[in-house]
Amino acid sequence: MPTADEIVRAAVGILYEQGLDAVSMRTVAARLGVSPVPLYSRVGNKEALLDAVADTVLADVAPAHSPGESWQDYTVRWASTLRDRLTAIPDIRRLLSLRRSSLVPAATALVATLRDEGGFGGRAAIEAVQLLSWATIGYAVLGHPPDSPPRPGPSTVTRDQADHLFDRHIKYLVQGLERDRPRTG
Amino acid sequence: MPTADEIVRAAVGILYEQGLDAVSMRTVAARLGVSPVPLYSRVGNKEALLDAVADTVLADVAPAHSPGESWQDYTVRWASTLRDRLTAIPDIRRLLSLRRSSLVPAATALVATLRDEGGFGGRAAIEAVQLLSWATIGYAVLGHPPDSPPRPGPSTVTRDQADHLFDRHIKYLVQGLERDRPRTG
DNA sequence: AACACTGTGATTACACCGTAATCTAGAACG
DNA sequence: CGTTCTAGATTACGGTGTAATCACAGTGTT
Repeated sequence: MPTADEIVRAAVGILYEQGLDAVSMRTVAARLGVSPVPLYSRVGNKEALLDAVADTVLADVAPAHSPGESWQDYTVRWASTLRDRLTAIPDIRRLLSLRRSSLVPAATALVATLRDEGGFGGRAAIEAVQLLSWATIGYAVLGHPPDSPPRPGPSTVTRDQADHLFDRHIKYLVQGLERDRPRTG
Repeated sequence: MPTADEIVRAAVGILYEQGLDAVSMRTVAARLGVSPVPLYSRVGNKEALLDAVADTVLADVAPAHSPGESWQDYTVRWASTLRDRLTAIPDIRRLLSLRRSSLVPAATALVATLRDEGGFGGRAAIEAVQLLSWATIGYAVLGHPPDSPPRPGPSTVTRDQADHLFDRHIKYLVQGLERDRPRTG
């Protein structure tokens, strides 16, 4: 009875309400009032289900470009908004590290802006966005450690410190991109 | 009979030979010719075991500073060597994303070099290394996707492209650090 | 209308997991 | 020797993903 979409939505609901560990084929099926069997014919197996969950949850994480906003400003805002929204997803570390999920939808707006407003060539714009994506995801993943007892040592970083480091990181990348930018306009 | 060290070494062995999924309390115990019971009194539980495995596997991943090497050159070499060694560890994505593991040992050599040779203050050196660590781990984690069927879309990046992006990324960070460096020497 | 077929989902089952409880055998000590 | 304590093996419990079996509803055919 349930469609693939309903199954994925049920899984996303459990993810948000009870975390990734609570997402099992049985719990998802139970939420739909069904046995686990139909899930396998609709979504394949658990791996495919989590892929679809990651794709769903990563849709629309990136902000749109505002008119009049410079490409530099938009890039900084894109990165910090993306990071904020990623860290708001429960267990994003494990979800992203488990799955080879696509940030392509999030990236397209920035690629277009860099090409249209920043004077980047198509290839250069894509490379720039890959650079920025990896940096942003790195912070979302690493700057958002799992809820576990703190370990000894100076590796623990407060939220403020992480924010500061992230801003510097993105700033350095934007400066580097600006300097290397092959002007095509 | 087995010591905590032997247990961790057995787990690391299974990790390298058969991957992270093969590491269970039962398989580790079996490799030691023992029941799972003693593991709990030695290492606590599976979470603690994987923490110890991560710490073991992350020991000595960073290269040492060579005499006469500039801090810029060493930083670039540190980052790329670290990335190479991290990606050589099976299932490093899931291992790192699951555990809040410490890269402090890997970082200390670079901190010392930046402070002693680069003229960075103690605080600035630590910040710089955090910046570089997160970038490097981000690439190790994201640029080394799990062995799963390729997904559609332009998100797939070849190894050469990832190398190129990583080099640019680190170069931009080094340039930024150099420019912002508060000269104290 | 009656029957066979086809596909869907529930039930059951299997092999595994982490780990707690119980049992057992051996060492230490009076 | 008898007792006690302890460490590890066995067993057990509740969970997992998923394959196999089975029941049943819908559909096409005669």
